[in-house]
Amino acid sequence: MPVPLKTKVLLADDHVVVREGLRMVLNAAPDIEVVAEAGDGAEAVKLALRGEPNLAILDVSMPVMTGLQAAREISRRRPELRILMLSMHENEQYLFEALKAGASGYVLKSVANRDLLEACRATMRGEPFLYPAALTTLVRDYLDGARRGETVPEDPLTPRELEVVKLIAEGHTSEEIAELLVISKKTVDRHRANMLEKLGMRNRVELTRYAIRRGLVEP
Amino acid sequence: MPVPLKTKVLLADDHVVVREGLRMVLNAAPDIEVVAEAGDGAEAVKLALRGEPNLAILDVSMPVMTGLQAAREISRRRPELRILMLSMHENEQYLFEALKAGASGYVLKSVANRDLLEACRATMRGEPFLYPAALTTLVRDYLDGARRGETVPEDPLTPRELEVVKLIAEGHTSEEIAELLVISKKTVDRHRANMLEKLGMRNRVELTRYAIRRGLVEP
DNA sequence: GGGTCAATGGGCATCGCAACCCATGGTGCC
DNA sequence: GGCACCATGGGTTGCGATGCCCATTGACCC
Repeated sequence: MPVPLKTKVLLADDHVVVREGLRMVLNAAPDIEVVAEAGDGAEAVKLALRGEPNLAILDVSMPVMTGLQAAREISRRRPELRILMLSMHENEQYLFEALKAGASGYVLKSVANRDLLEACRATMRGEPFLYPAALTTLVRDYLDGARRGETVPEDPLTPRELEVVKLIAEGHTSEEIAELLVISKKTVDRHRANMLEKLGMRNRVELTRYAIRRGLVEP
Repeated sequence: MPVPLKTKVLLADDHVVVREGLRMVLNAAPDIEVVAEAGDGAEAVKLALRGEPNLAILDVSMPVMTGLQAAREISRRRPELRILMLSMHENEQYLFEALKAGASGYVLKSVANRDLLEACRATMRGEPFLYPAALTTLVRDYLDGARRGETVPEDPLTPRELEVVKLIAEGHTSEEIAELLVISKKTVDRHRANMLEKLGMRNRVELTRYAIRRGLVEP
């Protein structure tokens, strides 16, 4: 009788010890085998296109090419290859980027030993796998979105909002921004409030980090 | 003839897979043995004081209490216990903080498999161990300092202030920070005001960018 | 023509931040 | 002993930020 084929895994993370730990966890399972390892996104793409693996486990942040970029590239050029994203942080922004980039699952490193095998199996069955908090977020956003009859937009911020968040991140007060943009302080407040709502953030500090991540301002 | 005693290692990192990888690397060496593991800084301190380990390997960033805080606490209360700091990033600031906190060595996770054993042995011999770029930095700063006949005044912030600014940059309010650090909200306000004064800044947003530039938080 | 949305702006209430005042205990240095 | 610095914390006051209500205009789409 035919032995069920092992899932062949491509493991990509820039930290060797993390790869060691993950490989140990994965190879301990009888139905999973790590067949390739990459230290950056570009290498991961190259190995993925070579054809052997059927599951890519990518760390979100890697040098040369991030896990997100690599995922986009891989799912465009070899869509049958399943992708599982691995992240250090519970970050909503990354989560959506990852799903948009073609990932089927999203696992936090802090609980990787517990969830990883289950995530691999779910992914290979064609099911998505998310960590619990991500699922909660997704359901909430789905409900919000369904009520408005639309999906989560590509870039959540409008051009005007980008101008405002840039000035916020430079440390200006609402009143200063109003003067700079020649609009009312209330409108600046309105834009800020809309951005906080859209991004699920609490205050200017989080917006500041967002602006820096987006490259709108220098840290 | 007496067999040389094994170095008993306490391993502290909040990510289980990282610990798995490190433990594998360490236990593969005949002269080293992992005898305790911790998932946060507070736990690490508790286990360190229990007395069994003679080398603590601490991740710089951990929840509840960072590796730096833990190192300070450990070297204050059990100075004979050697400390090796482990970091994700080549960050000068962490390096100096770590050395000031009593660490004998500083190893990057990205090359941990290569350097870690050597770092453990050097540390147990009482020698410092730094990754090459850190050594370069250190030498350069020493030369700069020697030429001016003084040390680098580089960091105007105290350890406590660094903790506070880190939490500010993570988006926490004064009240939340007060709870996290178990001090009064007024003291948090006081620290923030002192930092704004010292750095010539106006508000939390500028402090946030400062914290990111210094590598205290991720953007 | 009706729907949606971006951009504009007003009022009001509350919260959190920032700028001042004040004081105490500990540590380290000379 | 005195001085400087750090960490602690209390009170007040004003201003900025945030949240929640409201409305109008113009562009674009079906």
